[in-house]
Amino acid sequence: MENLNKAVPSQTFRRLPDYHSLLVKMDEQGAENVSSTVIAGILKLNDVVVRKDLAAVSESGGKPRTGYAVRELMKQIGACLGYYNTNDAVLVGAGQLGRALLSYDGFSEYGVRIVAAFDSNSGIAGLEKNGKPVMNISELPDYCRQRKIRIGIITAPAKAAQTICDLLVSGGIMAVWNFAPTHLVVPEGVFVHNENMARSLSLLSQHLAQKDRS
Amino acid sequence: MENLNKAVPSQTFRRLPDYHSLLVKMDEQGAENVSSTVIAGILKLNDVVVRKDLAAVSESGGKPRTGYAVRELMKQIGACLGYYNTNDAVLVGAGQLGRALLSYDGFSEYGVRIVAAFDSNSGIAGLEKNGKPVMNISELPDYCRQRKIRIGIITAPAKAAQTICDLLVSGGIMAVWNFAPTHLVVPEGVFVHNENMARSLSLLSQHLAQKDRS
DNA sequence: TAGATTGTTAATCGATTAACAATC
DNA sequence: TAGATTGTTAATCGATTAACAATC
Repeated sequence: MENLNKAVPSQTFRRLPDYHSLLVKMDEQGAENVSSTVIAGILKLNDVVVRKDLAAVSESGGKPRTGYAVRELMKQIGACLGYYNTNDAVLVGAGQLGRALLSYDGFSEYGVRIVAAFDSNSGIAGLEKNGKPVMNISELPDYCRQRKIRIGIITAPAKAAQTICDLLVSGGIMAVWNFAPTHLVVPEGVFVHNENMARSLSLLSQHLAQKDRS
Repeated sequence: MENLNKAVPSQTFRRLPDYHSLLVKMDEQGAENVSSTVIAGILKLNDVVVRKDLAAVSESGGKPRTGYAVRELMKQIGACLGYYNTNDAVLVGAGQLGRALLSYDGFSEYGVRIVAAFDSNSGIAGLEKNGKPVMNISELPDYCRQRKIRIGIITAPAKAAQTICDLLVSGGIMAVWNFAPTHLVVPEGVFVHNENMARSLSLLSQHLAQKDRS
């Protein structure tokens, strides 16, 4: 078994949510053990990849002949993914997408809780959505600093995204989840994850184009 | 310059949307040329990576001393990403997230147009959102087959996702964009792209946890 | 025990980086 | 011309796959 103190390889980390959701499903169905071969079959991965991945995140590992303990493994992966340490987040841009994320409670399951939304439109501000306050964007930096909030979600148009990002950074935000289709410039140490919908759409188009060609 | 008939490496393809959005911005600002070093600086990439990527998608390439022609490069990348050949798509699950995507017109810019939505809730069905019909899910397979629609977007809860996916496949869908946090099983030849929000959240948590540790 | 399954070591593959030649 | 910049070839790095030993 490998040393758990070592960082989990990035490609392994990418696959962890898939393992996790599969294990949750299996646990619900009452399965107690599962082999790497079965997991690999369902997720269409090589079975050695699965074993290597699991070895990298599981202290206990699997047992020859019986495989891995479903519930234990599920918890270990969940812990590795940070599902059990909740972080508060603010969301900026209370348009359609922003409100959708705001009213989606499923994020808490993954360790992130949206506590407030901000918008430049004063008409929207002051309302509550799903029990969460919607405030004017001018209050953003103070709000974040006072509550030591470290995650900011940008669901605003591309044109406004950089300005919003700067505001978030000035409020002490350390991690940005960006849904705007634009590249953000941030100071060293601030982490940006782009929810790249444009890329996703391209992947779909690309696949269809390849089909057409052959 | 490399042979353009070769497939674009997957890692290169992942970066293309970033180049594209940056070039769009530069074009708007009136820039005519740009060097790989400048692009690399902004996107925080190695400049050789940028040149290799651009060589893989640009017929014309760049010119020593002047760099790459912004507008031309933008178009070549856009073409490579499939932004200019529009595909119709249907969306299933007209909840908050589904309605948000439905009312977001920006997708057409990236070559995908949502033409209709479906929901199992008959109350929602029959309505129009943003000029697009919302129908009962029972009509899904026929609708897709008749119009030869090949892209399906799933914005339903995880529990319903597999059933919906099967319906889409039975309607002839070849590419699925899945927002439900669950793994889908599909026949050979059908492409699934998971919009893995759980992974995104984990990346943010992970980064914060690393900060805390050091 | 025999056999299924894990976990590790070595080989392969693909992507990134470094060094440098080509070009305007 | 001199120098900035591209594009290519070779070296390095990381991830995947193959082969196989370890284990219950």
